Amino acid sequence: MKTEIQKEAQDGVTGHSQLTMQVVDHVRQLVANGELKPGDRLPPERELARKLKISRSSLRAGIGFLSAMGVLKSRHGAGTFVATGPPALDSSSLTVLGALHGFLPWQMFEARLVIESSVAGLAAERATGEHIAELAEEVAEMYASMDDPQEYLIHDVRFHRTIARASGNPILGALMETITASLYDTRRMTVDNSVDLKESAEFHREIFRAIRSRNPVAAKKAMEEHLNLARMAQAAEPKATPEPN
Amino acid sequence: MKTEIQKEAQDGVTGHSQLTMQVVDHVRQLVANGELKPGDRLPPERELARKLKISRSSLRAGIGFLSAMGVLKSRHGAGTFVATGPPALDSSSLTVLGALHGFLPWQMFEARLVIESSVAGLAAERATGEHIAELAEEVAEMYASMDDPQEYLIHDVRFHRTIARASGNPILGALMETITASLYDTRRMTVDNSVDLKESAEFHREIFRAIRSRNPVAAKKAMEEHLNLARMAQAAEPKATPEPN
DNA sequence: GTCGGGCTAAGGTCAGACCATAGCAAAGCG
DNA sequence: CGCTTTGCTATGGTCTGACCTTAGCCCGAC
Repeated sequence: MKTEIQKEAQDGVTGHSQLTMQVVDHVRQLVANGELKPGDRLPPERELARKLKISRSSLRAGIGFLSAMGVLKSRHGAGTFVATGPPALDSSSLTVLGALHGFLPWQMFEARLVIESSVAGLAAERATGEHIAELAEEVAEMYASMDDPQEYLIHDVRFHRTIARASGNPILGALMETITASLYDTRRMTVDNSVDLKESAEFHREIFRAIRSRNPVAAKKAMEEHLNLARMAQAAEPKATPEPN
Repeated sequence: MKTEIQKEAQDGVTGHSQLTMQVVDHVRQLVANGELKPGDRLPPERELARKLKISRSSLRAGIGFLSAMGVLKSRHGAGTFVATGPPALDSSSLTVLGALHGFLPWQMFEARLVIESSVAGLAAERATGEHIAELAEEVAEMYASMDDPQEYLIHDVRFHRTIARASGNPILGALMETITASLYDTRRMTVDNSVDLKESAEFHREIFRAIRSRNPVAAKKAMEEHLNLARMAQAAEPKATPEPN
């Protein structure tokens, strides 16, 4: 006889059907065995369904699940592909959750700040020489492309992703990706103009120096200042909020 | 002409079909309008599909998406329900992502430590009197149920969730829930025995006192120590896999 | 050589049937 | 009367097969 208080805990059931999980498991195996790498295309649905001895609809349920968490991406007419880039949940995940539970922009920023500053601190402790070289390169590229916001943005993103990799914790990296993706989703990029790229580059350089000198506290603090500045710059940008409800 | 480097960024497409998103939007509206609250049951699939003028399969795709991120839970034969409790992604999300990208247990713990200690710090700054009273209650209950691990565990979870609420940042709370759920998924509960509940209660009391006295640094540090202890206790537990069914 | 049409493959949607489970209600038994 | 058992019904889960829509390619016409 089960205890009665477990309603808050769980019934032991994940909530997803067996077949869906069978698909998930199969894909997981394919990836684990190296038969499927990021960017690769899955077999066609009809074929894969036949191989797994399940109907196409059930297969699609599994594919939908994996798409929802950003592992797969389907392109109509072309095929279904394994997601590239760093691991992350689907960009709409947090957006939808936010819409349902009323997440506020400042909370998103705070979450990003918490995670990314910790990640910077870890990176300062664990970055390899290779990581540091990469960071140096990206900083240099930033300085070199201060007149091209689009190009600058690319190196900005790469800089942050490299730090995530250097932190040695892919989970925190995934969470970071998810949050930033959701932020991009809500407010379109922050580099359009209005931001002083030179100042931004200086901040990145400071973060880089802290990581290179293995100073976690300084790295964390520098990242916090950088993101706080970015937050304020964006908050001061009035032209992008059509609905101030 | 699009730049060529954007393959890493995104194609502007979320990757999910229109109809799926229509369902998501509809449910979002229902929740936003208060017509649907956590714990409520959705209309039957057949009926809802008719109302939305889409086929049942398409509706199910949307429901599957929302289930994947923990917003809905379907129970065979009973119905589909809005998830209760704090917002969180589906427990299997991180588990699957982890299986695909090779997340390690210590990385999970580290992520939890980073987030939850920050959350504790925020809670120390923002907790209301009500929150503090709730925390006091849970701590008391912990001391009162040190001979009943099951009961103890309930108050343990509630304690951490209350801190998350007190932090005023539901996003960090959601991430925390997701990670802890994933940890529970991998290794079954840590309170079975082997853990000194009295010692554990002392740690919780220390965290509580730091929050009550509005000391973010102490709260953060206390939480870090608590989780580090829990991690070591679990790592030293060799008898894992009790039921190899 | 270039442009356009059409063919093929692949994902997206639809319709209807049937299966499996949960929950209740009525019937049957003590 | 109260408990058990049986069976109905509502609801999610799965299957089948058809058709639509899009992407990409090939090939013929100009």
